[in-house]
Amino acid sequence: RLQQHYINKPWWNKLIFFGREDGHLSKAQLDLLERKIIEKMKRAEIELDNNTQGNQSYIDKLSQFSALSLLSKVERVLIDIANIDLFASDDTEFDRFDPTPNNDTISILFGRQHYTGSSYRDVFTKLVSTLVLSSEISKLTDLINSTEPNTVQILGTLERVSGKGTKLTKAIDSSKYHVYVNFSKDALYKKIQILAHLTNNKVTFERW
DNA sequence: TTACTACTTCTGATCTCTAC
DNA sequence: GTAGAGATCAGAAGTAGTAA
Repeated sequence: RLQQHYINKPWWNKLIFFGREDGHLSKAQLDLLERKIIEKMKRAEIELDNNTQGNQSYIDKLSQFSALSLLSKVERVLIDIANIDLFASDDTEFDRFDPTPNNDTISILFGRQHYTGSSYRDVFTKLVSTLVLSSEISKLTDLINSTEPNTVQILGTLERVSGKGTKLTKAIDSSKYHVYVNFSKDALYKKIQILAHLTNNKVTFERW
């Protein structure tokens, strides 16, 4: 499939793939998963290059449960670990993945994307990382310093360490940037509002 | 394998400094 | 005096090493 897409679909540059470690994923299960993902994408009003509905292969109930369980795990890992919500506009689906939210977690809704973390700084870091790695970074030029970040220009290309050796910044994976994170809860709240303003996004502090 | 200790890192709060 | 920026600190949490 990748070879076909490499030749026929020149527009893509990233992919997400998953499978089972033991390799036990039947044709019927693959067809079911493809069909479910297509359905979810369409419900989320995401434009698809693929015009098919997916194959209607017969699948027994046990295999169906196994496949859907795998899909649920994949989506959860994407959201919790990689911070990627494939069906961001489908709030119902998002809620189903996390029916018992942990009161210890912090979460915000930024635009159509949920960000959760174990701390205020964690959520802030995830949000900034996502923006930096997206086209939204072009809207954040006022926040970028060519050297070390500071409390105003929170993004920079160098790590910042205090005189006593305290790290005041965090490196953003897969980018050249470091983000200043040594803020109080209130300061983080305000910085997120600034990010929302600059990127024309609405932000809701769900568990803050 | 478990328990313990020491060390490092992370987090949230607070203090100091500066500009207005 | 006040607000915001910059810096520091204490406690919590996590990790690594070691002995039993």
